[in-house]
Amino acid sequence: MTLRIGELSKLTGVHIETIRYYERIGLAPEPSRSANGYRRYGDDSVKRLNFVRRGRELGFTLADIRGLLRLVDGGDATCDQVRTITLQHVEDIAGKLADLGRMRTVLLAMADECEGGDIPECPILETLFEGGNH
Amino acid sequence: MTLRIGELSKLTGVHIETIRYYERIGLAPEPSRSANGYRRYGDDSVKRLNFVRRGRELGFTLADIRGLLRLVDGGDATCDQVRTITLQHVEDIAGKLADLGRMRTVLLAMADECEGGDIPECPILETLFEGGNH
DNA sequence: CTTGACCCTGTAGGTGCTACGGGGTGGATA
DNA sequence: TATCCACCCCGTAGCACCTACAGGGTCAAG
Repeated sequence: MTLRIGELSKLTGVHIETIRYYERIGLAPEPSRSANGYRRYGDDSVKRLNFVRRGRELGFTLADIRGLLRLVDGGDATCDQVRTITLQHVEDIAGKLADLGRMRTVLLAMADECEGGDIPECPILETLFEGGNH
Repeated sequence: MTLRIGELSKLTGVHIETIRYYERIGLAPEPSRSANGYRRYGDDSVKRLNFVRRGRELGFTLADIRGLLRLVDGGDATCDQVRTITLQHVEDIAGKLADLGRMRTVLLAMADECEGGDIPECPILETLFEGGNH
């Protein structure tokens, strides 16, 4: 079973340009070509690309994913290594969650002080101008 | 009171390169220059740059901040407009919080299935390869 | 024979900086 | 006076992760 890039794209939900981009940066291997120069992909490409897509959906960086794929390809992937990468990523996410939560709190507090009328003196702007130091 | 770029940087916590970058993209007005070509800033610059920095810390995009500054500069900023921008931004943040929360849940569930031993068959990798469709 | 869907390549743009290279300025020190 | 240093200038390229062209080829159907 061989696929052209558009079919691979539809099967995986990854845009054609993104597939070519992954190839360019060496994240996906260069596929074989048919006589007219079109890329030809097999089942393994679907699997690999789905792996990349799911990794991205879970917020892994392309570098993370590259590392995971190397582990898989090297055949020496141990649960421990994969788990470590995953848990590190969970920590990064926890940090972002905390940051965003703080932002939301501050923003809501600012919006709360603001009755939203037609007046030009806005407490939100004042907070931004005068508010907390770095 | 006039400041050089390094002093402005220290007062606001914004890197010198970033200040020049803001100037280049038209977010900060072009300052006057002293005889040797150095940029000279006044109090208003400190205020404005602090505004930008606080906006960034709260996750506003530079485009948002540009919009807010235009409202301020035009003198026709109403509370309502500012509040709308702010609440829109809160919604964006809520979306990101939800996304990250989902990621974390999935990642922790995966890590949980993995005992982390030395074995090569890793449930995390299997989930990434076989897991949910798009 | 033309239309249309698909494919190719290469490059530029977007976001928000950061880093680097190569050079000038101005005051203190040896 | 030489030289050192902190500071300033400018312009460009790089980072992550794509997306969007521009300008062209291929192939089957109508």
